[in-house]
Amino acid sequence: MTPAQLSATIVDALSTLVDQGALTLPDGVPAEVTVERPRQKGHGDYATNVALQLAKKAGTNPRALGELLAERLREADGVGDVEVAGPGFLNVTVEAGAQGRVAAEVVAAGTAYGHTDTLAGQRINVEFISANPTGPLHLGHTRWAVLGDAIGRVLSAAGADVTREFYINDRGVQMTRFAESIVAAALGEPTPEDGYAGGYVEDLARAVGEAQPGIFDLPAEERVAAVREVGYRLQLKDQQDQLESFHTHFDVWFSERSLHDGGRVPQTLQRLKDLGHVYEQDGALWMRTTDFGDDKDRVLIKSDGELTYFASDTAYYLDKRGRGFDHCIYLLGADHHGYVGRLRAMAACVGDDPDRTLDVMIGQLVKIMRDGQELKLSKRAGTIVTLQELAEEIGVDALRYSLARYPADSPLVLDVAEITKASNDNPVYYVQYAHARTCRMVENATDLGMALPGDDFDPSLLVHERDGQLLRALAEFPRVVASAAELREPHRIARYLEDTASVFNKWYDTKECRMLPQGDEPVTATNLARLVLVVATRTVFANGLGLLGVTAPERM
RNA sequence: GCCCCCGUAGCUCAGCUGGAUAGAGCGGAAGCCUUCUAAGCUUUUGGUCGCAGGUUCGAGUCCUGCCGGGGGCGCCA
Repeated sequence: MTPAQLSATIVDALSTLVDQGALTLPDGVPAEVTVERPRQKGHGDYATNVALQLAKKAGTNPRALGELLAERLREADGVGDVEVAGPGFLNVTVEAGAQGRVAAEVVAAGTAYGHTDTLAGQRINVEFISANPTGPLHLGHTRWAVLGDAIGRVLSAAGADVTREFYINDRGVQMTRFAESIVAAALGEPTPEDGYAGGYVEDLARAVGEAQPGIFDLPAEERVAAVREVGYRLQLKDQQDQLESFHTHFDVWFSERSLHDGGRVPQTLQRLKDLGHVYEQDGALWMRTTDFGDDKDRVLIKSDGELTYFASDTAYYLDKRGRGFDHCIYLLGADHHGYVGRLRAMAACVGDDPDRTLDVMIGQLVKIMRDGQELKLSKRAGTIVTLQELAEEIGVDALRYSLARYPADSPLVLDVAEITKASNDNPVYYVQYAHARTCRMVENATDLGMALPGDDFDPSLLVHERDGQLLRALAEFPRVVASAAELREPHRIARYLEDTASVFNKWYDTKECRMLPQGDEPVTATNLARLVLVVATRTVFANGLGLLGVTAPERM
């Protein structure tokens, strides 16, 4: 019995009571009720606070309602015992057979276990990283890479139709500064003011020269334009390669330039004018975002005739909506939080309800420490900590996992020594090791000729307390995934996996729960039932790690 | 000055969107390998949930104010 099934059982019991006239609920019977795993031993396998929540509406007190409901629930299929406790909690014990059946359900679902349809029908665009193509990806981008990718995976698992998108800021003065910096490096001149410094610029200068010999001998203006294009392609390719090897895949690489090539920006401006949210002042064109809660109005066309970044943003948003996305998620760093207000106001200006179509996530910054010293990441000073360096030193799995296990809005301090440790100190290896352990156990079972039972699987043989704990942990997985998707919080998956790995390891160390027969003992039905449990556990570890983009090794 | 985020064990952080006696890992202390992977398990140490009010059956969680830390407030990109 899963929490969802128990919830449905309780709803049925409430309906029965209402039908019998034993209970009156003015607002009707709730569609589902909260079922929790009690923290405290002795509070049953599951607990519900439904009596506390409904008592007032039903015109009775929680304990009386609890007793009424408990009586009905005790007769339900799969329910063992029900106790009314404390102010009116119902503590439910599930029958071993009903509990054990979860293992077979997990095995039957396989790679689909944990998937739900809670977000079915939603078309969601997840935009993340969106770095300028003027340098390598660094630590900050790395966090968004992990979170954006994991959010994409989790949303898909919850049934949404997801597109992961990278917006390339390939238009604007920074591209020219980028080109000028490469030229300066090639000619051995100092980095121009507001230019880009660092070893990677020199590497790029060399690569640009190799890609197009003679490029630095062109006349100055022509040279900058040519270097800009070659440097851009090389740098973008570098970012793309880095992300692919970091297991972060994008469905769409969207060029800001392409937005302008298609004439969509003037169309956007015209649409805004038609909607009456645009005005001219001091020679510039403004969007009246203050109509929708922004602090101040925003410029779309500067008085020198140049379009602002915000104009592109607006056109880009409309492009996404035009491509059929009903929900646009943006992952931005805390240093961009000032954009939230204007993005929301902009969506409202084009006639959308930002509460429905926009979801701007602000992630806090990451610090990384080595030997008690913070590794600084200043592009200007040329001391950037790149994604590539981090992935090489820490390992893709450990780096991804270490960043995925914290919520985006929590400021983060990572210690290189701690997350590179290949031991149980490191949660990623703890979970991976537990997975590898299940794999080895299944191999051993196969070697002994044990076959996964089908119809002859007897779930009621999984009666040990540890069996129950593990089964209940496995039964949690789908709702962990669903809440991770709904809240856009993939760290919940990681925390869940750590808890479940701990439960599994304790189960494994329990002598009474051995899966394999000892010595020459024959294989019993209990051994086979535990094999189902192990395969189910392996399935959950593999699926969960997959949602975080972390591999699930079979041996360690 | 205004806006956003954070404040929980010595350290790094969870806390299931208001539930029962606040948790995990690391660090410190002590144990457990002749049989499924010891990258594991067991025991132990450790708290004014920043402070003060409020909301209610019930607050780490919600509201208000204050204190402390980080970030942001361009016709930059």
